[in-house]
Amino acid sequence: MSTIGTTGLKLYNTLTRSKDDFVPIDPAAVRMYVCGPTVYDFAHIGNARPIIVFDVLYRLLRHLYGAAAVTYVRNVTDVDDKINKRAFDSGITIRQLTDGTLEQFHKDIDALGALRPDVEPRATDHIDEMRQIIDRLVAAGVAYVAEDHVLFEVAAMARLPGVPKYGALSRRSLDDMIAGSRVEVAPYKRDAMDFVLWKPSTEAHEPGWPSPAGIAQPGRPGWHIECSAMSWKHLVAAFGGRLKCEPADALSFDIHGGGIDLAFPHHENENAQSCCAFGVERMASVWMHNGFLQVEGAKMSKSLGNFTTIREVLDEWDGEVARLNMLRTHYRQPIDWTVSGLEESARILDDWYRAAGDADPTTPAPEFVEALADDLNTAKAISVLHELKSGDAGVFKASAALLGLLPRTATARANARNAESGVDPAEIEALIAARIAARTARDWAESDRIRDELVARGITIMDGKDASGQLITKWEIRG
RNA sequence: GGCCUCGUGGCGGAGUGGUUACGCAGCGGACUGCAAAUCCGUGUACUCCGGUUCGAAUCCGGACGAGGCCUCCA
Repeated sequence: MSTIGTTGLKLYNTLTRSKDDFVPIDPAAVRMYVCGPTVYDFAHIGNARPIIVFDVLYRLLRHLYGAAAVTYVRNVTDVDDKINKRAFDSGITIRQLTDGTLEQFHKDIDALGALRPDVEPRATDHIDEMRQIIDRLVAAGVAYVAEDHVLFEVAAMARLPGVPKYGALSRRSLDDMIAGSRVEVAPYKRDAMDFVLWKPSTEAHEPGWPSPAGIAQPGRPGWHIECSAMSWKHLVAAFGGRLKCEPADALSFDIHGGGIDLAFPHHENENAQSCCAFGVERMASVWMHNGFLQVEGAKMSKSLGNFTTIREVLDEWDGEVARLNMLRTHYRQPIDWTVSGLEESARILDDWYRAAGDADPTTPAPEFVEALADDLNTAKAISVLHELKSGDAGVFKASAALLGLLPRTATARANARNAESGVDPAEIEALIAARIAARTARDWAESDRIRDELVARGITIMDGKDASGQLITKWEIRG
């Protein structure tokens, strides 16, 4: 199935609205940027989706191109009005607030089995780069200063040669946007569609940095500029002169990902900023967007009381169960996040661990990689896994590993589970020995009594006979 | 109001212009002292209405329904 000259990887590109062969700008330096969390509070289960989805893509890219050839950048937004307000209200600095929230975020996504990105840049560490880009945009004539703000002038973009049309990514025409516009028109904007690159900090709770564009008043960045700055620094400038490609292509990178809600306005505006600042046709070649998640059939919202944090899910479920549950649906489809779904995922995982045992991973199955390479068809890949389950355990495990699943041995998992549950293995073994004695004595009442007790304690027992015909009973805790 | 995505069996969820998805649950069988675990087998489907076609669940149009964006929300 592989196409000559490529690895066979196809990805759906929001920019072209089609599933295209993935052709890296330089296969020796595959570069991906994903919009990460705004760290002001516990991350919710919807935030976990892009983390898991792009983690699978990261693993797949490393498999296809070699680990050393792939660079994954996922930013941390550590300055915005919610952060500013919450930090001020708590009497701490935004850095103190965001450090604490970021630590919690890392705990959450580590439990979900996500690899750390190669670079995890923070917005507040890149104010210089933001200023540079803003100054470039002013110089290019697509940004203007008004009342200590710097605004991107959307209409001016059309006058700049070699850059895309505004709206090309999200497929919106300026006319449509203006017609259905609910944008608040600030008096200092030349046009309602213009968006903020930089704004002045005047209130006590607003952190400030030296402003660009000759503005004396300290200020802070608008929402979109940080991604233009950080992707440029870590995926473009960091590779300056090292890429084997056309010079114009060296100013963009391969994959830009995030939630579907970010397509507009966030990614549209990032794209506009980066393209205009560097005079390029596109900021990234492939734009990928994951679908949304509902909880028990309803939109997740604080007013409905179904705002589920990752933390709450992890209190009840193994992170690996949550991960499998997420990957059972194709990333562009909506997911209905339900308890019954998690229960089914847990059953599947128990089954898989039993099949995988303590085998070491070897090489993933070609048909499995092929399924994943088809626009990250994890649902198909999981069905392949069901087939591989009864085959070679090493191949099964290596395949699952591309999804970030089955990272442990069955023994290690069972031990961890026993420790968590507070069950004393010696006590269970004693009960099982007593039951075998009762069975040998044909004392069925006693044997059944012990069995019922074990089941009541959440133990699954598996009766059998050893090679010499002796009764043996294995047991485990299922979850 | 404008733009976009989606609608598959009890449930989850792929795929394809004509042949079994797969998984979970259910049911039947094997195994068992009886169970459990495991293995084998098995039923039910493509929202509705038109159109294109030898043939559509798969392509086109419409209806209905669900969700998203246009509000710094993944």
